[in-house]
Amino acid sequence: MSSRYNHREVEPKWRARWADAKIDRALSPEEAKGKKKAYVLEMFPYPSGRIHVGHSRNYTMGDVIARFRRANGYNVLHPMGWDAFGLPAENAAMERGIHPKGWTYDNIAAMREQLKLLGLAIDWSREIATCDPAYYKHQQAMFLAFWKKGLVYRKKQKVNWDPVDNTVLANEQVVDGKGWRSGAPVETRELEQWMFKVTAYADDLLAAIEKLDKWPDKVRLMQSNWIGKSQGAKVWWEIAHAPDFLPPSPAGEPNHARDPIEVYTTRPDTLFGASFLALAPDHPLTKAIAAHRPDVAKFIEDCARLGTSEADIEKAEKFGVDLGIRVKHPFDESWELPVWAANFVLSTYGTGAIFGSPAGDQRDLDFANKYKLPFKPVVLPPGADAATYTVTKDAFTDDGVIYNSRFLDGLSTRDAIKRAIEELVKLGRGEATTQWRLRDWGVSRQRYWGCPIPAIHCAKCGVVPVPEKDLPVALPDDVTFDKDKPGNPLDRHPTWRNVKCPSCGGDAQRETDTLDTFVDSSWYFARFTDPNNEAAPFDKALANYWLPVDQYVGGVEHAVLHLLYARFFTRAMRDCGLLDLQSGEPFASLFTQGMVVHETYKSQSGAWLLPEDTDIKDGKRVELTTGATVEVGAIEKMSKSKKNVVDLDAFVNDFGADVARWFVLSDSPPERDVEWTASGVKGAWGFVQRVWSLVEAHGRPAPKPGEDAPAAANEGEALALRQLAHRAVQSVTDDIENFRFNVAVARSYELVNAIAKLKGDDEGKVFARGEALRILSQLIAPFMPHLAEECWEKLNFAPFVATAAWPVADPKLAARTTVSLPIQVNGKKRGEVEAPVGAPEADVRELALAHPAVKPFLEGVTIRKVIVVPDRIVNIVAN
RNA sequence: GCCCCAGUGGCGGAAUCGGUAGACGCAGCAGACUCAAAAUCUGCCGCAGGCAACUGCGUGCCCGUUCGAGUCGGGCCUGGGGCACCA
Repeated sequence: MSSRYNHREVEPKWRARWADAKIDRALSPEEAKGKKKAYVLEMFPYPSGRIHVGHSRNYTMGDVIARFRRANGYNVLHPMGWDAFGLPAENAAMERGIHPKGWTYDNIAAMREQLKLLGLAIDWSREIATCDPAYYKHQQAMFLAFWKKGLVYRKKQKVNWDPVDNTVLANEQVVDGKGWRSGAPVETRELEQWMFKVTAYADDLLAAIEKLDKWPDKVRLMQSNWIGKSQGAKVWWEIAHAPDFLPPSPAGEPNHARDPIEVYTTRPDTLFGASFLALAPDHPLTKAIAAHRPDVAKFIEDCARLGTSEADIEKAEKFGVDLGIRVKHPFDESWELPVWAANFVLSTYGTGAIFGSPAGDQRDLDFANKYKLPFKPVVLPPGADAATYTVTKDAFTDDGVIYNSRFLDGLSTRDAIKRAIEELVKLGRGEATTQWRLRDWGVSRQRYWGCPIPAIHCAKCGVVPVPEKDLPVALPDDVTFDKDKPGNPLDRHPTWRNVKCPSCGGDAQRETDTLDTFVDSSWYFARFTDPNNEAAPFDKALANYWLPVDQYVGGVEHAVLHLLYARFFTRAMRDCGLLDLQSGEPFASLFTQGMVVHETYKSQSGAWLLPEDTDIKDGKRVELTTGATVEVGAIEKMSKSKKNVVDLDAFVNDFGADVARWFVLSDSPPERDVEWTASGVKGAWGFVQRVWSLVEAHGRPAPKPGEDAPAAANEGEALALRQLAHRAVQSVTDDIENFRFNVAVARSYELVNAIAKLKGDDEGKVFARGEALRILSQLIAPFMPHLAEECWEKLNFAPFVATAAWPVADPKLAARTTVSLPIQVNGKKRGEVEAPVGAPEADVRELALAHPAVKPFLEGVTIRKVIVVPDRIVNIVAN
């Protein structure tokens, strides 16, 4: 009689044995001699509180790869750490009076225990937390090194300012143009901020994308669009008239209000369609005029209320104001155009000024229509008639033939761009130029819970770096988060700020800004290579050995920023001599996994409900305690805020870690979202039981890999099972290698079905069954490591399936000898023949034409062509 | 608004190079075992028509390329991710 598989006993037992044997420890390069290295890394978590099953997918995927590599003989580095600085800790501090440090470390402790429940093959001796001074000390040193290297500078930047809370707001804290806590309309302010010169590497960051051939194409495309190299022209528009209050232009003074306005355009071919110039609200000229014109000042204020988010600015209704300036058209002195300020012109891109060519740009057209500015089309779409073609509401932005444009008439868009630039250069009114969308990285945050920026402000010496011997600049613990005293607690700390200037020894103040948390996550993968190094961020030789990360796994939401910053940082670290990685690319292969989603539930009072607090009664979802009907909402990403989470502890207790792991990898392709459902859990649970009962029922040691099979195992049903098992080895190996975990799961089901189907206990069948069970245990080991160990032991192997060599398929057993060929007539399947693999074309053709199911469709028609694709298909073309 | 991605039975999905659409799982239906139920096992299971053999239709929508399209191209629709201070 078979006993039930008891995960509550089995899982902790194997975790303890793995830990005792230290099988997850990454070997040093010396210990690993002869082995290839594999660095497998999942994006490390923010310690938000508790782990739910949604988080587990990311780590499980990485774990499958890590275990698979280990079985294939690699020296594996698979570490875990905590992205531990950030806003939620401060929010918790403000809302619940808990110190961010205590909150964070409590969360880390809880989440570490939860993660361990999953049985991940992680080298816990390398755990790091970014909020640990032992970590950020090196980050501060790197900041100083970058500074020395000219990669750090200070610049004024716009921020969202809450005038009631007196604090800077993150974009996410701006809701409908208002501060999320105060509800006050947001203002924009300019603050002096620390910047990283990402643009210094713009060319290389773009060019190197081509070599990242193990990254998803979509991510590579998003990266290159983000960097956004564009070829275009600068055009200088001379002032024809300006208000008298603008002072006359003194010779040689740069950026003077009466200087020609510099505009960047990618479409100089449409210059003859220009109908106005538009400046950004914070263009120097707009500001200069606002000083004298209340309506312009009001316009700037209205724009400020939109916040700093590009999405919000571009989605807002277009509005502008005529600045009362007239400029001369670069190709015709007598042609004057008005200059406006407009909310949709971004000061952060190009020169912060554009020329509006309404027929060829939708935003310009909307703006021209709103303010009744005249315009005419200059690009004729292919096939359109110049005499009748007009543009009213829809701009034509594609290529066409230029007309209404004097010397450009008749040229294609591409030729006209060249010709127009030539002319601009000849007239001294412009030049060809390359423009980047990529901006430098503003890293200053006016917050407490982040890495302090190691700089000191001295009245005499200016901004001075903290000497390296004084690092770390540690965060003070004694801070308060009173609601009535908002802003950065470091700013109002009584003593922490006050220091002596390292340069002159006089009284000076510490920088109170901290670093963007993206900085913390831009080098953690390098720290993992040598996490306990006190003298340096990491030993150069160790970083050289382990980097780049061979497999990085994380969410697509990081496809642009985090990955770009990490790529920048790695180049900067290389150029500061910290490591030798020539490519500067931290992640050789990237996989972006989908989210775990779940239905959302709301009580009748509108409060979110946990799934575990609801139940289904008579086909309706009701509240467990009251029986009241529950409103079932959208299927969304598991998140604490919507409570559609399934807690990991409870789940592991009920079903086991293996079921959770198996479930998140089954059914849905890894890159797509997976919906957490009770029925899916049931399927995974049933599979665990089924595998175990087969192993128990077998009740014998299994043959060892490579052991000679008795003759009886190579005929009939036994042979069929052996063939299927060896094909499963090929398929699953290939599926894991290519991140098709859901397909690997399906193949495992097939193998289990086949094992269960083989009845009888003769010598051949026992061998085939034992072999298949051994293979099954090994194939599922990366997915369900605890169950696999238990099976492995029962089949009389030791010590661990986790450290056993990955199975190898016997090519003779895995190979197919015949193949079924569909026969089509005019592309429709009409029959099927079984043919030997590699059968000559002529034979196949004959078989197909003679096929009884096909013949009727060939009567009364002429056969035009017979297409035979070897081992795949036959198509008869007839009419 | 801009950039990127996805869409296949009742449901999750498979089809890896343009070559049998629906592997595998879930749900459902029928049967076996059982006093009964659960569990387990066996079989069926895209839609429409047909007693059946079989026929027609079918991969979000429209158009195209091809002997052949879920897969390639063009145009839409719907959902999701990102847009620089959420991580």
